[in-house]
Amino acid sequence: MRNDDKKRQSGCPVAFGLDTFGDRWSFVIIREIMLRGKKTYNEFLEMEEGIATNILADRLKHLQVEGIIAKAPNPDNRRSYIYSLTGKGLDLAPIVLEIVFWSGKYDDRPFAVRTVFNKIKKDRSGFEAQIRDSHI
Amino acid sequence: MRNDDKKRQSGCPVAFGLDTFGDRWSFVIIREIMLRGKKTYNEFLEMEEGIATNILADRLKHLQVEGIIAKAPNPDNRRSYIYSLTGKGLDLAPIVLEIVFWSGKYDDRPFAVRTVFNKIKKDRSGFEAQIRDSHI
DNA sequence: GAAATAAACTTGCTATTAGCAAGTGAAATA
DNA sequence: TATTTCACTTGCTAATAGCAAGTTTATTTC
Repeated sequence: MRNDDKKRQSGCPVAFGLDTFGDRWSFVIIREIMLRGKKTYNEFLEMEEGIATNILADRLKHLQVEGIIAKAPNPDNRRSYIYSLTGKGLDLAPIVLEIVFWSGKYDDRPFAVRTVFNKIKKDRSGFEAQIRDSHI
Repeated sequence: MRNDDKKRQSGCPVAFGLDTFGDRWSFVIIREIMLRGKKTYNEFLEMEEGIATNILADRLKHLQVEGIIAKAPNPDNRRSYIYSLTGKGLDLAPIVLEIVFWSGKYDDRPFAVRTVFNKIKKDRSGFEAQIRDSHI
């Protein structure tokens, strides 16, 4: 388990944010939903970084408790569930975009996927709108 | 040690960002410098969250290696050092601001320090400029 | 100028968290 | 009916974090 459950009560907004979504795996899951359209447990397991099954289960639960994602039955398969971003989760888009931007500036490795960066660079607010539309 | 040193080579800009500054303590140190003007080892130790001495030393080293902060001798005290944000570190300001903003929207606990949020709300670019000016 | 204090760490040990492999139960497919 | 699939859980090991104490060099204090 993450060190969450009781927030640090520091009154600092940065700390509040980090307590909610600031561990690596939580944020990577948010990215998968937001930028790659992933939505089921198995789809998350397939991601490049290779998350362990127990950690994935733990983080999905955590993100639900925090109100960042919602879990709904998959209408196409009764043993599957669809995870999606809530409004609170979608509001993390500007943070994700700023991270993409910063990395676009400082990562000089040959990008396998520079697509996202270029898309945002061209039309940032259009991209944000697109994220929002595709998830409600 | 953090799981850094060899970046995951995923080509994903979000992953690149998280590999660089995405662990809790690194980000908290960046916040302390950026928003609270902290600059020495002992000042970092005093922060609310209570970081362990070895972890602090490790993260300061990590952030230097990543080029986010710089270490310089303290002209007032020969056994002390001044840590400050580099240009690369200062460019994280938009990310910090978006986190502050998101938290300002969703944290309904009584803020001890809502100052930063209100300041940004009034004049975001002014605040960014202020951060930049006070650290170069 | 010797002794105590302070700044910035390091070291050693324990506690917590992450990661892997295997297992479970219910639903779907062959 | 037997096998596979999906979303997990469980048990164990490996890695990381956290605490307390120690070290080094510089600075005060007596």
